[in-house]
Amino acid sequence: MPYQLLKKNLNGNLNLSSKELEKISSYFTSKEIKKKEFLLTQGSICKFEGFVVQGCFRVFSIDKNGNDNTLYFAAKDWWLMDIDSFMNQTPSELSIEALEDSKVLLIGREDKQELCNSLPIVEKLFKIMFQKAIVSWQRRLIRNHSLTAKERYLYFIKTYPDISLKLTDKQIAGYLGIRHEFLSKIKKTEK
Amino acid sequence: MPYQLLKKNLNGNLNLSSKELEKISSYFTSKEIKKKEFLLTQGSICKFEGFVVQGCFRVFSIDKNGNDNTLYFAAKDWWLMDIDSFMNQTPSELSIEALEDSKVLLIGREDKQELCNSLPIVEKLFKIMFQKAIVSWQRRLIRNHSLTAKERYLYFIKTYPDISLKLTDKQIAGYLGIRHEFLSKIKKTEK
DNA sequence: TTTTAGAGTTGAACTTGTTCAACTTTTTTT
DNA sequence: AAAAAAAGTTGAACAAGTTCAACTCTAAAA
Repeated sequence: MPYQLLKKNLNGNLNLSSKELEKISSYFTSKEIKKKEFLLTQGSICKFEGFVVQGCFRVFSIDKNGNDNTLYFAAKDWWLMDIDSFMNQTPSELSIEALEDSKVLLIGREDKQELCNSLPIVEKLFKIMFQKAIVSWQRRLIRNHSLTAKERYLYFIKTYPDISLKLTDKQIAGYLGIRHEFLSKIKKTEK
Repeated sequence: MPYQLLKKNLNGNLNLSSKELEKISSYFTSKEIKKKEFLLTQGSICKFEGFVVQGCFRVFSIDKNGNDNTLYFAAKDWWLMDIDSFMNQTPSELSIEALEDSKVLLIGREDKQELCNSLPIVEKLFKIMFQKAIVSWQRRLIRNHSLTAKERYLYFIKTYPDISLKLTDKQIAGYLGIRHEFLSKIKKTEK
């Protein structure tokens, strides 16, 4: 069942034969993470790429001033990793925390390389996934520049209604780039 | 010489044989663009991926309120495209404008596909380029959330001193996500 | 079940950034 | 070289978002 979700996700990016899907999935191992546990800690090296099967995660980084910046949340059917750290095996600038008991499928670096070598279409598959990711990062930047905090909040809960329900307002504020006190004030004026 | 720059850029992402570099470059065609001309107009379909050999471009989008959001500037040695429009052949949300007389190397969609098919390592090459792009978009988002406008401005001119010189303050303000009047006030207090 | 820690709310004072309008300076066009 | 069009500056009034502190309301731990 978890592998079924992965296959569906992969197939949504690039049409693959069931044999290819089978082979790709076989490289992933399942892992369960309890609420509040970390899948990755800032400063350590990211050894996996992960796909969320169940639960919810928060990907964030803490800067020198102690500010907690949430890059994104990842619930079921989302991918999860510190690309930079995984790619270059450098200390991660990001942390990944489970917000509830969760389940992920992980692929390690060597395994991914081996998979890419033996099945070249995987390279293309990830290329497409990364392309889509860039588009959404660009759009988020534009929204951050052109919308007010309130508009960004309304966009967020409308676009990710399921994820919003799992989050505290503090977490949402961290994602929007505002203080949680201000989010509280925003919500008062809502509708 | 322009192709030399392209080869060097490609090789910086992934080690390639000179034969591979030769083949890849051969798919690109050179194009000159005069200052103020557009390489891509919002609403039209992006038919190329471009590499800047000379000059400088601004990649931006105008939202419904008429706000001009600059996504990035691309000078010599930068890549240039609307990924979403190029990938899906949908109307572009972005415009690309030459800020000075410029020269680019372009590869069309079909050509790129053909190239990828005949030389699979190209898929990997672009995958790596896209990965790097994601990392820099993520970092920019974090900076936008954790730095003040002044800090972002100082970071920008320090990180891209060459590009900054080519830009007006209005253009820089558009990139930083602030009004140009405010940038003017920031600069007064600078040092 | 009680305690405790964390999440959410509110107000007042404050800082950052915007708006608009008038003006000066620089660049481009004729 | 003059005229026109942009780019940059400044000030005053304003709006958006922050800070801090006090408080209330959960939710989780003991």
